[in-house]
Amino acid sequence: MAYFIDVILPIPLDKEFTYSINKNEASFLKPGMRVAVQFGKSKVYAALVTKTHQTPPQVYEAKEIEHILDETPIVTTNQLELWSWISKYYMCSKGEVMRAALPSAFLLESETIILRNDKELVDENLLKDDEFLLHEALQHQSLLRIQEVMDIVGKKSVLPLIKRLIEKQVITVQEEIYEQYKPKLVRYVRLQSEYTSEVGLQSLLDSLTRAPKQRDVLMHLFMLQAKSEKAIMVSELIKAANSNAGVIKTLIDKNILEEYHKQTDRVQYEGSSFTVTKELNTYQEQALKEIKEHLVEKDVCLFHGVTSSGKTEVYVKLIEEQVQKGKQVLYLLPEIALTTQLITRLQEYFGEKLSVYHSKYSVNERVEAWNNVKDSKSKAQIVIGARSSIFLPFINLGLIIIDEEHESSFKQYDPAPRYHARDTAVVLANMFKAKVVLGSATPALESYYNAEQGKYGLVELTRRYGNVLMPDINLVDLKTKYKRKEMTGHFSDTLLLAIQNALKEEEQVILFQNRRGYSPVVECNTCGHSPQCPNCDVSLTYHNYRNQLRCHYCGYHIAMLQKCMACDSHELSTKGFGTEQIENELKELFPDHTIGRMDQDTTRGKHGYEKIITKFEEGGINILVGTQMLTKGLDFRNVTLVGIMNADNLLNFPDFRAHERSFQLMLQVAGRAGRTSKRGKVLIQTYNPFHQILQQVSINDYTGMYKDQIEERYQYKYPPFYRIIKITGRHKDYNKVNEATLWLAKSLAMTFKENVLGPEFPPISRIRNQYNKNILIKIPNGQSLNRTKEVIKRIENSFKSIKEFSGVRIIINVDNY
DNA sequence: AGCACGCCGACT
DNA sequence: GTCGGCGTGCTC
Repeated sequence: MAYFIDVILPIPLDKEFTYSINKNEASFLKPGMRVAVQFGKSKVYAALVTKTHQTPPQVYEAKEIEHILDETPIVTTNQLELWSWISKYYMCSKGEVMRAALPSAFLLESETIILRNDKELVDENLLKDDEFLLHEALQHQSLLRIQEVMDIVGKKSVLPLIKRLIEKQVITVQEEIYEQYKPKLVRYVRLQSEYTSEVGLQSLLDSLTRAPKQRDVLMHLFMLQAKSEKAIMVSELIKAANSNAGVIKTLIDKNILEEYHKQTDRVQYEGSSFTVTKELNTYQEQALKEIKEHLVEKDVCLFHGVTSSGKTEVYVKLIEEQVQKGKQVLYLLPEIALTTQLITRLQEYFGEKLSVYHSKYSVNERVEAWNNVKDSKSKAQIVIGARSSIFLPFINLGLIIIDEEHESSFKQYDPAPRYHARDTAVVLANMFKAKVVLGSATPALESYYNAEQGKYGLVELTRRYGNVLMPDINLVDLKTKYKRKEMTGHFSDTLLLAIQNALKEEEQVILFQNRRGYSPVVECNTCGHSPQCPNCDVSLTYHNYRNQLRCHYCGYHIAMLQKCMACDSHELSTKGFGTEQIENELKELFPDHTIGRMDQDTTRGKHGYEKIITKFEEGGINILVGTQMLTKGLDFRNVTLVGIMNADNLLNFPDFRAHERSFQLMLQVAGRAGRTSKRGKVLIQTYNPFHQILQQVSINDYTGMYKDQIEERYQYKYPPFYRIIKITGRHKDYNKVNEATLWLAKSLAMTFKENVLGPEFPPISRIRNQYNKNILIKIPNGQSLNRTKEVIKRIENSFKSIKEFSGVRIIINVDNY
């Protein structure tokens, strides 16, 4: 009887593959285990078993697996089910989901290594130059990697060369697979058993009278043992005895000590656990009660609480309840909101029961968190993490909290799977019959709509914690300010005065400008030419600090021009402004104060972000200028003034969510002001002070904004009334993209009629020398989603079989954000 | 996605 | 002439 397994491979192919296994392997392998398999000519991948069976494939011979990688499944059946859902709903392959879901250490890939063939004598005269070069290199080194071969011969394509050398029997190759995860081992020592008796011990000590250092170490070993029953680490012993590794080694070599290793976790919480949780105020108490009531009937509850209302404390109570029931809890946050500030705060409550899972953690740390969740370890009972933590192998999930649920970064944009973590989390929770709490000061329209329709519960918290007042938000009309010449650089006199006052009171100021760099456009005063990125359809942004022109899309950069590229004129001027320019102006305006800047350019490096926040927190910065980064989950006590330098470029963004987003962004930034007793002040500079959204921001009118926007969404057939699937065609040839997307749109329109929009070029049509063109499909309520996706798949397949469109990449984005 | 195979320009 | 560019097709 033959045995087979179906596996998922971490590649964007929309099918599973079948490999053959023997009987023993068949009885051992279970879904969720990894096997190493050869795929194609040479590559070896870690594949994930989805099922074992006995049906041989019809049209091909199944290859055998290389070997089994796991003792027990590393992926649960629940996860496999979730992967299936994601791949169906977001129209991507399971392999792509696998890639996103597994910590990269689980995704081993093989690497070709080159060895010399010792069995054959080589006639060096028969070798060509580069062949000889490689042959010689192998005389000194036992093995070479492809990269090293490239370096040695100095060219990119080395595979033909390697092939020739294999034929001439000069070298052999091997596929090296490496397990990336390395458990962290700690070295321990104990006394060999023969010396543990009192008699043995005495004679041992006697024998060591001439080795006082070794004796000393042993004495300390006894002392440590006497103090606690715990195993003794080598490092601990060295420190206690004030000795060195050499002495220990001698003792081990003499068979007096026995060394052994234990696996430990890299991330260990070392603090006191469980401080008493804060008492909730009556409003929080009420909110907590309401959330619990809603969750009896409903699976999801939207928690709409204004900034600084103390939502976290309510979450803490909800989490506590689950922890007591022995259930796991997932706390999802947008990446940028995952600050040490918040983690420390939660650690104070939950101590060692809390694990953190996000991209800043190393591959090894992530594997440990993964395993701890899978083994239901108490140290991972609560996981706080960014979007990808929905992929963790939960066993008995009880609650998912999604904080800042309106954040669009919960939707993965670039590599597939283009999933929304909030929506996927609801599906995940459902598999466990767990509950979901969505929290935000400015909920997404979709969520609020769901709450209004009764699909979700809705709880509102309108008071700030400690009865702090909502900040006083005022609009500053730039048009009149310019007319009356009341501007200094990009600052109105109103804003300047407010800054001066705040500084006088030794309070801190946050200024928000949603654009980095010095100025987004450089223009020649003579001919009007402005330097463009050679790879993308954007003008280059001037960065004063490095004196460079940079493209924010592909990273292209050149030194700032001395003269115009077109007409050699020396008169160049800049248009528009970014955080860097604001920072510079501030330095001139307030030379006696410290100005900080927080954007992608200043927060590079592992702790860049942390450093700036800490410095600001400690008062080392008086005025902080920054982009979006400033808005998320930061809690600064001493900030009383927030300035938004220019609200218009937010509002004018060509996207149906632009207004909603501007509202959310501005209110979130505004929320940074006045978190203590003194009422905070917010100034918004704009050319359109009568813009509806700005009016609503100024009086914190979420419901008003919601009503207007939802009406517009209804009118123009956008979510939540219609679902949207965006299809992008991408290719380096402009005409090819045009024709291909036109063909697609026409084919789609045959089924979906007027609900197909486009094709249309996005505002920036060329990025990294690739042209993009979009088609939007609107799906009315009541039109079957599955059927719609089937039609799209079908059309995509026929598209792929058309020769002239070959090479045009099709990117499908479901629920595009 | 990789990677091999196969077909065409520009250099030792 | 070969080297190396990339279009095309396949992977259990």
